[in-house]
Amino acid sequence: MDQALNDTGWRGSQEGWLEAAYHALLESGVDSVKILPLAKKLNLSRTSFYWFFKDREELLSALVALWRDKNTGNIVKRSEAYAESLAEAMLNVFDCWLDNDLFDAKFEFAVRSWALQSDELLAEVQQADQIRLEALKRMFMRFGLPETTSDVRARTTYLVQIGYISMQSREELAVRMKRIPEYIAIYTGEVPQQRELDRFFSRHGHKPD
Amino acid sequence: MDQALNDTGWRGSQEGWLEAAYHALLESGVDSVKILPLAKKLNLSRTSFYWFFKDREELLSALVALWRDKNTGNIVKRSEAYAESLAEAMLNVFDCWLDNDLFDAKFEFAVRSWALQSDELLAEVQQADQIRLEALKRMFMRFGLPETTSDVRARTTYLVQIGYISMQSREELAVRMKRIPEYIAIYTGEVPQQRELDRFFSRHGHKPD
DNA sequence: AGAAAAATGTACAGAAGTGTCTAAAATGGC
DNA sequence: GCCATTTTAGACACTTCTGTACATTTTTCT
Repeated sequence: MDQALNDTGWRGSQEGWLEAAYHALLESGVDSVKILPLAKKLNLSRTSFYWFFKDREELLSALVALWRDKNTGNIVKRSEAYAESLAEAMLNVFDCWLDNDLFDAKFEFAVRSWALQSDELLAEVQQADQIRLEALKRMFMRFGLPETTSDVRARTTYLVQIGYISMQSREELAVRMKRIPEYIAIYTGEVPQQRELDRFFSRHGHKPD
Repeated sequence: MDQALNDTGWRGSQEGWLEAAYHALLESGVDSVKILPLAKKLNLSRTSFYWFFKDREELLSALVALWRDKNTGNIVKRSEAYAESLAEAMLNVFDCWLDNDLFDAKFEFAVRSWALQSDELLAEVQQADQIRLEALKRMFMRFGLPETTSDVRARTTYLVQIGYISMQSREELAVRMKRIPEYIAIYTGEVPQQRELDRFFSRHGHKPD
């Protein structure tokens, strides 16, 4: 079996190991992120790993850093994006739920499961939750909703998504899109305009029938 | 260190090992459900385990069976309970979220995390999701809501709870109770009667201020 | 082309887990 | 109090993973 070379001309690399670790984490959880199996997948000797990382711990830390950089931040940004109505603002946030580049749902779930066995990571996850919830709450308040209402609606919005992730269901885009208007109605209490929906659908390459 | 004896007069038992496994699962995930560590906790020899279970696999199967028996069923029952209004019906379901005997949230999360590394278990979890979602949907339809609306509202109700579980937050009962009326309003679109809330609060030993 | 750097592989030592076999100990019935 | 049954523990063989030492190969720089 021939070996794909990367930019440097070397077979292995930090990124290579990290990427393999990422896939292992997503597919089978932290405890499957082990050097020996990764080496087998990469067709590399196990020990060459230690040239790129001090030890397994360092690899795991790199995974956490990757999660933090990718998933926290985009929700906040999208919740602050320009919108003429609450429904439109909500749709901006929904971008995250449908675009894997904005929010990596599988990664999110894997990290949360991992947090079950690491108090340190659990603290980080809970901090991320708080930051995201607060951003969503601010969004509702920007449109004049009272504090308690905003808080609970922010929770509903966020928790439905976290729950959806936990279900690990793989549904067609079309199926998910069909529910969008209803979700918007529930979360915001207002029915979205057709043009708002159309803008949203086209952003995600969806053609409603 | 002296050893607590059970009914039979023997130190170990199926239940003893299973209970230890249950706690290990809840605290640190499946991969920490290992015979050697459990034996240490139980102050028993590792090998005596094999008198009660064929192997580790059998212990894990017993855990799954425990989950199935406990968590699936109660949601369905509570969603079918008598209610004069949709808000009251919703509060019936909420019993599950607040009473650990009706729905073991930590257990649920641990099993879902476990499902990440077992396709067989994932299929079971998804089946449970479907049964629960359908029961909730029927509840909404019983009160005259149209199908799509019922479906999305059932999802919202259920997913918020699954999401809440995934957050692994440990909040005071009072904090959670304060959000209940808002949640009911969002999920059902109708504001709960004070007497309905009072009945609910008293069921859970909560005295609002 | 040759030296230095970067990356890999082989060999070793050890930790933590699994399951089996067998001898010993505790318990309950008679 | 003896005996069969139930339960426990010790010894063994095996597997998978971790990390270190050191020699070797491959690439880059000059």
